[in-house]
Parts: sequence; structure tokens; C-alpha cells
Amino acid sequence: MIQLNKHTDYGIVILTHFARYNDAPLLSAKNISDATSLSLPMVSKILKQLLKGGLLKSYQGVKGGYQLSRNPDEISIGEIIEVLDGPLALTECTASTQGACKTEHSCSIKPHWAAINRVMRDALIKLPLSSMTSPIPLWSENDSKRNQIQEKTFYPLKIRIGEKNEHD
Amino acid sequence: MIQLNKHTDYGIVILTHFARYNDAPLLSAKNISDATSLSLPMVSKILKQLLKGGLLKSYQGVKGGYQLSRNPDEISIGEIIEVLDGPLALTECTASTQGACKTEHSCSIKPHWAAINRVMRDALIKLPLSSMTSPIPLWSENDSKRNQIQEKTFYPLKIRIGEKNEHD
DNA sequence: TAAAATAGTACTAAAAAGGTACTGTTTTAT
DNA sequence: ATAAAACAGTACCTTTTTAGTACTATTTTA
Ligand code: FES
Ligand code: FES
Repeated sequence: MIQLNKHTDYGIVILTHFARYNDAPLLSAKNISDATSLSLPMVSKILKQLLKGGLLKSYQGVKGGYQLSRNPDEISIGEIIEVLDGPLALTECTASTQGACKTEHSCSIKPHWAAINRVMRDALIKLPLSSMTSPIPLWSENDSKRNQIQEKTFYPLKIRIGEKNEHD
Repeated sequence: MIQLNKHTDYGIVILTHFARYNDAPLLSAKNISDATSLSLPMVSKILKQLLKGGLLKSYQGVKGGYQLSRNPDEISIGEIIEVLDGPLALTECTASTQGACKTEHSCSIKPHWAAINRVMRDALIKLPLSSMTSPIPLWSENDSKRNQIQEKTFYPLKIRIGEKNEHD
């Protein structure tokens, strides 16, 4: 299911909380833990990763805590994932990586992997954290069916990327 | 790194092979194994999954083998992933899933997860298998830098989805 | 009837994820 | 000074998932 790991999942929840309380001066790990029902060690660990990744600023001491390093509309979901889970790539085999595959010499699709990775990364890099805090979700009840994962759908595809149109 | 599992990775390689030899009558598991340097049991296992998922047709017996059930431009990379790895969702917690999270009652972003999942799924569903077989990759050497994963990039985002423009 | 192929199931070793514990450092308030 | 509350860093262990293999049965052709 190509699932986000829990850390990343929690990280998005946590940062969404920061985005929602962006007015508040500082939020401590304890604050977040209480608000999200995640264990304190867990929250603490994730906050440290986000700090290291440059998405949060921290202040030590008894009145310390964390805050977003940028505005919520200047942080993307894709960026969060990259900080907590590494590069946004579905395959480690791209044109730029050498020696990742043992079947490399006989593989003819290596140069094409980049397409898959790029398509996916672009999509998530464009989605801002602020989209998680809008009071009314983008997809109302009416629309919810359209946005669910539909397993049995047939997708008629006529797109041929990188090929010239027959009528050219 | 949100990586595809090996089965799915191999599956795309295998189907790309089918797409490239779409003229050939039937390809056996042995054929594929030889062509891809993947072990026969492995190939066999993946072919069965693809069959079950409706992407391949099979014929038994000594002259048997597999072939694509549709044209390569009518099969999407996203669909392949869904067959081999389950629903294309980054989180299992969506508006439609109930009881997936224990912190469900206190979670305010549940309705927003769908945005992340949809953005990602749409991107991959639009990418056809045929894009893996074009002789010259979409991204030439010149372009390769642009398509690599750039870790330190800053992304100025001003997109606010679902919010009205101030000047409206 | 033997050979070559698909069909289906089950098992195991290795790797990754998830979570917790522990120790140290910095700042504030008494 | 000193205690308390917060961040900082590291290491460990358990559980789950992944990856790969093995084995048996069925189908078709020569
Ligand atoms: S998949 Fe890596 S070389 Fe082909
Ligand atoms: S993440 Fe599942 S309920 Fe909030």
C-alpha cells in the first residue's frame, strides 16, 4: 500500500497542529503529546527530526518549546515527508543512481524510472501544509466518493508522453 | 523513502517487457526470467498476481504463456501498483475508513488526508505503461538534473487550496 | 505418456519499523 | 544555589513486513 510510516504520519498531524495554533508563542512536546494522544517520547523524537530538517525552530529551558520555522503555506506536505522519511522516490533506481540494481546491465527501463518518481514528487511538493488546516475540507460529503480510492475503476489512457502526435 | 516493494518494482519491469514485445504471441515465465535475470519462482509469483489483477491473460499447457490483457497505453503505472501493492494511498486513515486510528475522536485532520492520497494517486494513474517503452526517455541528459530528487530545495508555496482569493 | 507450462499454497530468514528507556544540557524561578 | 521543566542525543529491543524459496497439482501439446 505504499504507506507512509507512522513517524511521518504523526509528523504531519503534529505540524498541522502547529499550523493551526500558529499564533501561540511556543508549543512544548508535552503540549503536543496531550493534544494528539501520542506518547511523549514519540512526540519528542519526531519534533527533533523536524527540527533537524529545518521545519521547526526550538528554544531550550523551562519556558522553551517549538514553533514553525516558516508560514504554513510555505511548507509543503512533500517537504515534510522528505524530512521524516527521506527522498520522495518510489524506486531507488534512477538515472542518477549507480549500482543500485544487480540487473543493471540488462535493464532497459532504468532511464524511465525518473518519470514515476517525478510525477509523484511534483504532486506532493505542490500541496501546502496550510491545506490541512482549512476549516471546511476541500472535498465535501458530496464529493467524498470521488476522492475515495476506487479499486475496480477502469482508466482509459490515451496519453503518450514523449511521443509525437500521429497527426503532426 | 516510501519505496515500492520489490514485487511491484519487478512487476513494472516485467510488464514493460511485455509492452515492448507486445507483438510476440505469448511469453512464458521462463522467457521473462531469462530476459530480466529474476529467478523463475519470483517471476512466476508476480505473473500470477498480475493475472489475478486482470492485467495479464494466461494460457496453460506446453505452448502456454502470458500476454497483456490490454494495450500498453491503456494500462497505467498506478494501476499496476494497485494490483501488486494494494490501494494507492499514503495513509490508511481517510474520511471513509472508520476505526483505523485510536486517536480518531481527537483528530481534526482526518478529513484532510484524502487530499494527500488523491494528489498522489491522480499523478500515478495518469502515467501510462507505454511511457516506459519509448526508445528515447522523456528526460534527456540535459534535463536529468531537473528530474533528480533535490534534497535541499526551498519551495515557495503560495497555493491555498479550497480558500477564496482575497480579491474575489 | 512425458514434457512444459500455469495454478496454488506454505514456509522461513532477513530487514525494517515502531516504540521505549536512559542520560545529558539549557533555561527559568525561587 | 538549586530544583524544575523543557530540549538534545543515543541506544536498545520487540514486532511486523518483506523477500525469496519450495513443493504439489493441473492443464495442454506432441
Ligand atoms: S530497475 Fe534498476 S537497473 Fe533496471
Ligand atoms: S490520523 Fe486517523 S483519525 Fe486522525
